[in-house]
Amino acid sequence: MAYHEHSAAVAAPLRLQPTVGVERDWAAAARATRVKTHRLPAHDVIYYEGDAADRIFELIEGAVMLYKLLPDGRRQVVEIIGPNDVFGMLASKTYDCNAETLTPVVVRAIDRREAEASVEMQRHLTLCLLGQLETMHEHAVLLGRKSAAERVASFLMRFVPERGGPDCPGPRQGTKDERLIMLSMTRQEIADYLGLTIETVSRVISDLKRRGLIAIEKQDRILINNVCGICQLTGAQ
Amino acid sequence: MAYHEHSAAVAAPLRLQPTVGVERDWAAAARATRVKTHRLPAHDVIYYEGDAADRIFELIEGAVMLYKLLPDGRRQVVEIIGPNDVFGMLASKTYDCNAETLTPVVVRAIDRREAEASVEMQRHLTLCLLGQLETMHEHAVLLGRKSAAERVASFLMRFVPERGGPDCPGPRQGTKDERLIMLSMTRQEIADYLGLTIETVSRVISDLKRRGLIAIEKQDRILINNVCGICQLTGAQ
DNA sequence: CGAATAGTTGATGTATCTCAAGCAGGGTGG
DNA sequence: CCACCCTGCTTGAGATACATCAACTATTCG
Repeated sequence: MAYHEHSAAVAAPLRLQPTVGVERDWAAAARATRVKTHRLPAHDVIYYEGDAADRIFELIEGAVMLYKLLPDGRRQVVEIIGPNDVFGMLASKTYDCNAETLTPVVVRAIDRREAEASVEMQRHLTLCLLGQLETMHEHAVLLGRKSAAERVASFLMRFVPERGGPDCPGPRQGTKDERLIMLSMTRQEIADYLGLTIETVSRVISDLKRRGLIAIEKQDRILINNVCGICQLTGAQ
Repeated sequence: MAYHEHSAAVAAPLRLQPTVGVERDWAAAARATRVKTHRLPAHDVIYYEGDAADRIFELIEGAVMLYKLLPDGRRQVVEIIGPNDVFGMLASKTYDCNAETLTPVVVRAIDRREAEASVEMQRHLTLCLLGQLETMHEHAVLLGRKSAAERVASFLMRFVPERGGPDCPGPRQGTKDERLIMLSMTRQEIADYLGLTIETVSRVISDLKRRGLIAIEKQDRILINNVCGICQLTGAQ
């Protein structure tokens, strides 16, 4: 059973936004093939593990999580997909994960055969895959070797992509080094992404709050008071 | 400092083995571009994290591990590369991992620019990447959600690829369900791959031996007496 | 307003880590 | 050829980070 038809709902009119660089070719290629743009609400299943993988998806807007389940119900969120990322590409015939929206999203669904036929699309897909593989490497380090506090700190830093990298500009002089972020994930989803329990995630967040490093504005709206401080807790610095 | 020149040593004569399917095109493409085949001994560094990623590698024979280090020395082996796999492809300019041989290997080094220019090569690379991403998803489940015993059992099952999958044929009737495998990794490397300590890996292996599920022939030569039994300990069944 | 859902906090348990000692195999040199 | 050393592995005892279980609180939404 691929795709929740009741929620896939209104296939929104194909509205291609302006793009740049290699994106331009991709968009052109997309236009030429059988592409459908969909709007989905939050917490909606896009596909299940084991479904026939006959379509690939490009996320235009919002966030999607990919997760796997063990037979006894343990869950691991393996990837969090953001705008311009592609998901649902497989070497095999069926999806290897479940895909579920975290927020309301706009996705483009592309027929697999057509995507495979287009050279431009291949190039775009490969680029996406390379980024994802790199992210997975980083995530393996987190899951295999980091403490609970380091995992949560690393998770928070995901939302401040311009900081923490090798070319981190550091805090701007004269400004408070703060940043408001929207998690758009429940504690359970965060826990399943970080390989922790909901209670441990909660405790770490409470601790960061107590230490004044963050403030909780509204459960999943978090104000990082000190980006550098959080960054130093990731274990990577 | 890319590549240990002292060990890259003799660039062996380019010997292309017979290939099938899409592989054929790839081999032809490889022949046409600047490709160099190298033989390296076991435990040799191919590249370091941060090196300029100007070449990609195809493993012809042997095994390679990719690993990342945290500043305090914690290590995570993020991928184990086998024959026909490609590694060292990046979206960015530098390698994101260290690459080290586990066994003596034969690798083909391809100039990155040329690989990017060839459509056939792109197709091959994409296929490899898809497989690797799927493997990483599986590994994330292992690292995030499995117990030490389940991790070691899953690791052992890696060496019996025809079993444990969705189309597992089960044990052959009338034969003992056993299998001799070569780990070609030290306990430390296994531990760093599974996100455990060397002692925990050792204890789990000892326990499997005590329960008669495996026999240790020679440290890294393990006889699985009961493949089905090990498979049931992976947590995935 | 009240039920339902999501998140927090505390007390306790346990799987795995850490530290420490002993053991085994493989290679070297006397 | 055998003793010795070196390295990698195993085993034990104790510590600890995180999980589990359970109660309570906050938020959301009808």
